[in-house]
Amino acid sequence: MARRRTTLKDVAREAGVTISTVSRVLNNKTLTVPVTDSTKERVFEAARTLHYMPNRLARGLAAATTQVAGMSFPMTSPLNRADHRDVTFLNLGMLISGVQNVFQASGYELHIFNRLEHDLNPDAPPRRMSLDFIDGLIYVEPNPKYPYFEEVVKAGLPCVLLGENPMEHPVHSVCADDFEEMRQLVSALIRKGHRRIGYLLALLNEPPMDVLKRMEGYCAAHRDAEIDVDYELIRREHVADVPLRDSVTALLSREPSITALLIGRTEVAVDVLGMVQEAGIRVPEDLEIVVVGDDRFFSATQPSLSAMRFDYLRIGAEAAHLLLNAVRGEVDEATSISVPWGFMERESCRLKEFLRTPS
Amino acid sequence: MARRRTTLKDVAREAGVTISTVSRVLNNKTLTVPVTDSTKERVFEAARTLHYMPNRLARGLAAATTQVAGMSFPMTSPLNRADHRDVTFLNLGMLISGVQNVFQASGYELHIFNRLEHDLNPDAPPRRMSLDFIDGLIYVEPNPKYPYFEEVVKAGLPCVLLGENPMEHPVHSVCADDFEEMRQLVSALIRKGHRRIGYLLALLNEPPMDVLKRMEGYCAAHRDAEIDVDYELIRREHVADVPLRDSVTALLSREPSITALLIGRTEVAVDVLGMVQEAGIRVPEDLEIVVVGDDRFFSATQPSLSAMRFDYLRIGAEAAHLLLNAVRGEVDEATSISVPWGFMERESCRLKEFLRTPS
DNA sequence: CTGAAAGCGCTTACAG
DNA sequence: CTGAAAGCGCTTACAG
Repeated sequence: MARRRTTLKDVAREAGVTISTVSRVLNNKTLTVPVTDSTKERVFEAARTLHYMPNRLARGLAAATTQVAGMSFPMTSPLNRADHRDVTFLNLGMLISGVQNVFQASGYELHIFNRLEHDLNPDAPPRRMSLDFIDGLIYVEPNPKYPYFEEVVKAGLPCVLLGENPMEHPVHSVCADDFEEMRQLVSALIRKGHRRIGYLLALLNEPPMDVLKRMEGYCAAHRDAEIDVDYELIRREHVADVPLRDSVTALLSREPSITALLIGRTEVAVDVLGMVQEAGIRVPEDLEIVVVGDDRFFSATQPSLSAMRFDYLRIGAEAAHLLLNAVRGEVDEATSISVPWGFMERESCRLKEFLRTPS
Repeated sequence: MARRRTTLKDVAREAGVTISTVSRVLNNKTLTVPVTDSTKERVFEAARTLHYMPNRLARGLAAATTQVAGMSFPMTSPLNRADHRDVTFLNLGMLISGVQNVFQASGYELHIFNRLEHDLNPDAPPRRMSLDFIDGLIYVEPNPKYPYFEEVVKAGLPCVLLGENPMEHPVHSVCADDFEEMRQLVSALIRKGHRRIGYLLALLNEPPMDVLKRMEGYCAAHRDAEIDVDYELIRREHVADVPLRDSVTALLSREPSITALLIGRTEVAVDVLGMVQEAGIRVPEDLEIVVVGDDRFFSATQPSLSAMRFDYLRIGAEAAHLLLNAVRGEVDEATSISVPWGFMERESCRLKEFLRTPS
């Protein structure tokens, strides 16, 4: 039943050589340290018949590398509510695929960690993952205040942050250049002829950096075209005491009327579309709509909603490459990579020909 | 920068004792092997000032246990489409929470593995996770034909399967008793007075076991109440050449009319509700609807949809407990645990008072 | 080309 | 109560 697992020693005995030799041929060190073809054969043969699988713990301990990389993000909400993190989940598959494709090609294995929320019990010591099992970590952290990541970085583990870096500490990171991307988007709308572009901001309690950057991009595009920004067109959605409907109504009643609308949060896009149409405004004839952030339901609305999509597959791949380089020590300073948005052209706004193709 | 990590040896030197002693007090072996309070203090003190963290690789190698358990399921689709696995994703958070709550209480760490699809390249050797890093594995596998799990079980690693066991090999498993649960549900409908209960089956290419069991449960409930089953009321949804609409139409036009409808697949529930209402049938006045499987959108439909919910939080917890017992060798034979469904009562069907409360 | 040996950082009987 | 020592299963200079 629980028969002892075959070790290097077993293989060595079977092949009539030393474990040093077995280790060498099984690890392809045979390039730097030459080995006779015949012994190589014997070793492979022995390993095969004995179903040898190296013990990764021992290997990791001796070689100081596990060939495993980690990826951490919150998969569960503090209240165990299934829908809490759905926004994250929706694109998680793409992100993981992007990462794993790269890792697999490099012989790396991916372990995923659920970063626990401690909101329920802030006094509890933060659960930590054992960093010994991994050579590096990709860290996805929507909450910039979460303290654990900084510890990980300081511990000297190669890390790549997905998103804006909220820390003092320099660290590799991959994210979109929200300023530039929004500027491009708004510029394209202006090139198409729009002069009155409403912008429904996704401001919750505190404005996160990326939203501020987008807002600046919105303004920069106007400045580029020498159009004065009407700040009344930038409406904060979901302010404490202002319901969404009021924000939308205010935006729609502003004169001269807006001809284009940017919706900054995917979750409210369908609702907003409904409110617009209830107000007797035709989309896209009277008003073109672009959502900043894509959702699988946007192709099913009436009309379907055009959206800026974050290319999670590519983001994941870039992060994985960056991490692998960091693990190999091939990159010294903290680098940050910017992945452009993609435009999902649907019925609510045709814009492709006005967008500059990325260089 | 890359300063050497502090090891047991460092702590021992600092505390003026041997590494044996340090190991003992830090691992609370002090119950079986007594240690003076004063040396205990010195050791703790030294460990604290040196920020000692045990190397888990070394510990794992020496102790033959890593205090880490794994959980594996497909998070990515073969085509990297974000929406492919959304059904899984939707409840993943609950499942993970259930597992992790239990693990955490036992000092176990959870590593999550994305089981890769090999549909894209079936010739590629299956990517395998290194079993050396984990003491046990919870395996979630929607595809009963996937061969890898059997290897894992044979390798002697303690395993718990989430779902039906498709293998010959006996293995611990946690799932719902689909036969009994469906029987209870239909019995409740019958107790409420329904005699004509439509059942839209979720049959894709091949009928999976759980759907067959549910169908038997449906029939058993009728038998219990001495009602003849009208097999025309059991419609296969989404058969190759029969569109959903036709199945629904056929179901609704069957005489005498159905007064209750079971929808077997969450994905089509909203569509079916729409078709029913287009046909001029009022829900729930003319027709009560229950979906087998819950979805976060069901509370937003008009009327909101009642549903049987799989209790993923509890399923996860049961699986974790079972795995922990298996790791400890406290459970010998393959046990399978059945977790009951829960009823989410909403507007489309009031049924709570007719359901037997679980004993 | 191959082997003997030290070492990775721990745990755990076994002595004392 | 504490220590010396063997061992977990590997890797990797260092000899030969």
